Amino acid sequence: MDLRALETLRAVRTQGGVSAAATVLHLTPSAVSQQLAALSRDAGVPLTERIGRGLRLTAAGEALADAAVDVAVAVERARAACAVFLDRPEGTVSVSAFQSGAQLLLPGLLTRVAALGGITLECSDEDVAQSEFAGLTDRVDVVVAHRPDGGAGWPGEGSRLRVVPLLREPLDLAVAADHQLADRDAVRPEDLVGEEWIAVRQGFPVAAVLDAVAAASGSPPRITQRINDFSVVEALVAAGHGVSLLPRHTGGTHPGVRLLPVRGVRAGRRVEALLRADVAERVVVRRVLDELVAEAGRFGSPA
Amino acid sequence: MDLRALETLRAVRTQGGVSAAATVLHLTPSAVSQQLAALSRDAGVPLTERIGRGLRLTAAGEALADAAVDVAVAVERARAACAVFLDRPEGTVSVSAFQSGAQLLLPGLLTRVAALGGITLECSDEDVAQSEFAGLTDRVDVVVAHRPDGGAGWPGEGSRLRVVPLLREPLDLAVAADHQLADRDAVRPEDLVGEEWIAVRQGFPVAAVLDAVAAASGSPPRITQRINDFSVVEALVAAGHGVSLLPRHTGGTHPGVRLLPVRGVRAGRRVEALLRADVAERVVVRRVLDELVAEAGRFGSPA
DNA sequence: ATGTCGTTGTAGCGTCGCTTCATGGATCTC
DNA sequence: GAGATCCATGAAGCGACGCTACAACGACAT
Repeated sequence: MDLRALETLRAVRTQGGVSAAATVLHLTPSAVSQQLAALSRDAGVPLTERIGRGLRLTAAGEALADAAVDVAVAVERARAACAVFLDRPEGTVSVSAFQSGAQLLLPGLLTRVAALGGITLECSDEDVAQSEFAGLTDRVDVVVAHRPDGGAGWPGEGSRLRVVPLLREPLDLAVAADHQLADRDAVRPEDLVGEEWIAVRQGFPVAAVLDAVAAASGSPPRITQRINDFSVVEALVAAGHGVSLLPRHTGGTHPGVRLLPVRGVRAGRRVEALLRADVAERVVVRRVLDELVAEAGRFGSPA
Repeated sequence: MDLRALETLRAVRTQGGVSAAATVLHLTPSAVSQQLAALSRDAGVPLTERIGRGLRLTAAGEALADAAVDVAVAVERARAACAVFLDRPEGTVSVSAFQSGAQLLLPGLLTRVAALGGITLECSDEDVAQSEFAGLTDRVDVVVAHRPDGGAGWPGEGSRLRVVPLLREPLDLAVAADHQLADRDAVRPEDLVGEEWIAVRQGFPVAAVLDAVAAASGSPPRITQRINDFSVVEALVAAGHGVSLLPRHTGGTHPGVRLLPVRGVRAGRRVEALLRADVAERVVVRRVLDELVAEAGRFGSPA
């Protein structure tokens, strides 16, 4: 029973196919297919079954993939057991983050890790849909992800995925500096009736605030723009094209924008680090993760 | 990090050297040495150090070998996870037992396992010193071993070795059918003053009884013969060459020998099954082990 | 019906690991 | 103390395994 074949099986599960798994493993689909065949021969039971023009794991395949996680964890524990005797943790760790998270955390993280010495960091920004964050962990060691406050967790959380809370960012109202509300200390939903809204495309808990506004006004608020990049949102807000909701620590650098806390509605997002269970056992990864948590601590508690 | 290399490291530890490990792994010493070198290169720390003309594991090597046990266990769990979907457990299991244990348990075990179907048993009798039983688990799946009642446990018990109690055999006094004590229901130490003793060579708790006899008589008992094989002991006892102590269920088949319980002294041996932690995870092995425990249950409780 | 996508076979090639043989120490024996 | 022996390790050669490249097949979409 080959370790790489088990790793491959897990990739096929998380990526949902042979070709996709081959991509993240830097292999050809043929190699993946052959590994699966060999593993199935070794196990004595079929691990995959064709479904349409793709395939999916059988019950045995799922069970083996689950067990493969434990194997990978044990192997990385073994590595870590040796690394203890290494005078200094060395190696490279790859970190990815969504755009605003990268902006907020990566600069400080890089200086912190550089201060440790011996660890090289490979950073990248990955802007993907909510459901694809988990899949990134096949390509990247530490994935900085975000999800709506109170939203559902991640698939495989606990068993094959480790989730480390980094910080909770409240969503503040962003208005132009010359907006009528700009000098207030805070706002309430009823203050926002009639405003034009700039919303993000995907899964942000803007809805909670907008619902409160709707409840206060009796009519649904107007959403005029749908922009994902916060810098663009800030530019639009500053130019007076509407108001928006921005994570407190992420935006606010634009001189023409004011951020105001919204009272009476709990809205925010959670920023978390996602790691595959086996990767989380590597000592270098743990060191980087510690620094990441410390850096995030500068901006508030993870709870 | 190769699975076979980890397995090799464990074998080097338990066998105490490269050559010995190579023997049980069916490899040449050179291959073992190369695997160790590759593993050490991979780990980044030396795993072995030369000591005299042999070698021993470094602290890092010990740590890695410990972790390797967990890896092997996880791998076998993965195998077992697939085997659940196999309609019937199949495969071959190797079982070894010391002479009298084999005589007592193997016939029944073979018929029981044959009744299950699909499992082939490779039995062998291994008569080794007390300290070498654990080492046998590198060559044999299930090792039926024995140790003095109240004696020390096995090295690595719990972590890298699984110990399954099979039965506790009291030691009875064996006398010739025409001996003066032959018609008694039981004997006490003071009855045995002046007898000539036939003892076994290695580590049996005969001492407890002999000490009691010495306390009753005031002088050490005479030990005239040292014989390991119980059949030979019985033959000698039957021929009137002395008395001896025999496990209750093992001997007694010789028509010229009577077995008498010894009151006032707790003496006996424990018969246990020894398995490597990873081997114990295999489903076929578990099945065989269940049958072995059941068979042993015919001769008394393991406690 | 044709094109495309995704998986699975086949041939060829590189690489890795094992065996054989040879070398270097360290211990034991005489 | 010198030779013999045992043990571990290195170098060369060979075999096997796994990967890539290419082709074939089935399924879905247009």
